[in-house]
Amino acid sequence: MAREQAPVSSLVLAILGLLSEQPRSGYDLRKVFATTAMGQFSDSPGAVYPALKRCAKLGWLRSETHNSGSLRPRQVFSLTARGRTALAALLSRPVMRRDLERRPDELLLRFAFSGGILGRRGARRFLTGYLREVEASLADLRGQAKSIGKIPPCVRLAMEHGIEGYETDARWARRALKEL
Amino acid sequence: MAREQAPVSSLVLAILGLLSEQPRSGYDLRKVFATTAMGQFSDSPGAVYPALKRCAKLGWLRSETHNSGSLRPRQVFSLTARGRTALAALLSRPVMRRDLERRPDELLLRFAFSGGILGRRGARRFLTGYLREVEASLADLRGQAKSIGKIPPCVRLAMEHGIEGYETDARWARRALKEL
DNA sequence: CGATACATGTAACCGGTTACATGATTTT
DNA sequence: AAAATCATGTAACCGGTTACATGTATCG
Repeated sequence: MAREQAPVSSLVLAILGLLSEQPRSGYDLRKVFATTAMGQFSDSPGAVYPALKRCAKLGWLRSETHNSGSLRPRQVFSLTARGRTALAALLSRPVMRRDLERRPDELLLRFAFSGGILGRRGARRFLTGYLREVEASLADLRGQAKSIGKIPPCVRLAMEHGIEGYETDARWARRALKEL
Repeated sequence: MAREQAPVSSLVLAILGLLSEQPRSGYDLRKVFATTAMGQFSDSPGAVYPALKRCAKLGWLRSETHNSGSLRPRQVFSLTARGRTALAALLSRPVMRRDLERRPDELLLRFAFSGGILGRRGARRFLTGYLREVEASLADLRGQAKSIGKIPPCVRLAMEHGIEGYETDARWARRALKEL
């Protein structure tokens, strides 16, 4: 009786993952997005604060207010039990080809958090799915590269970029599977 | 007196680039997005047809109508001179760090088309800028990886994925520079 | 004749971007 | 005292997603 999973943006996934590590305020989250390797996500208030509100409304987050007398109280958010369940469900989704092509960063984000939420088993399951899709895409790209006849050098180089990127992804996934 | 460049979506860039090669209908474009390595772009009619209309309104595209008597005339679009100029301006934009982090696919798309529109000089200029930003990001990521102390294995592996990806990008760019 | 591919479009929804607004606290 | 940083928020805009709507042409 699995409930349908509402589509969740990468930003929400990042927020849930970060809050699963420790409670943070909206501003804390924005700083993470602005200054760390998670710079792919928006640190703009117009994205972060509404996202936090949506998650709170879904019951995934609770907030604790500091300086409640102040006009600008600081709100610190943390994951609820339901939020943790929702995060686990999001992280457990099978790796789809579409994700690999359209939002590869989100996939790596899922992997980074899956260790803490799903454990080694979950992380390994992710990696096998990831490797499967990478290899499928690689085969596809190689096939296309062969079947196209004469193409301009820049187009050929761009395709080779894609192929080499997937090869690197596959090597990484195999190594990660050995390490875990 | 360079006019300000309106922000242009990746989809529009892809459309302009494809139409610079040959005239195509909206359906043709959708097929390209649905079946080739450009699958990162939306093949949904709700994205493609409005994008074509916007470009036509900007004077970047002209359309030729076949079967004009029919209720469903087929419209074939091609780049106007102004469209080609706009595309050249888009492809000439310097490579920004933000693009590398947020829309790497769009960068490669720009490179793929720059050969035909900007010539070898333009393609080489792109590659040097790309390499510069990749190396900067790489240094940044390595620094972060070092400065963080103990991190969970999955997080470390995810960071290594990023580093190895950039290393591959840099190798590719150096090779491409040699080849061009 | 039914299914599939061809072919174009609209409408509601959603969420990210940009810009603006507000005010407290800390640093120089 | 001014500037920077901390901290939260709103509103307009834009464009992609999804779903729906419509009709033709081709093939088995």
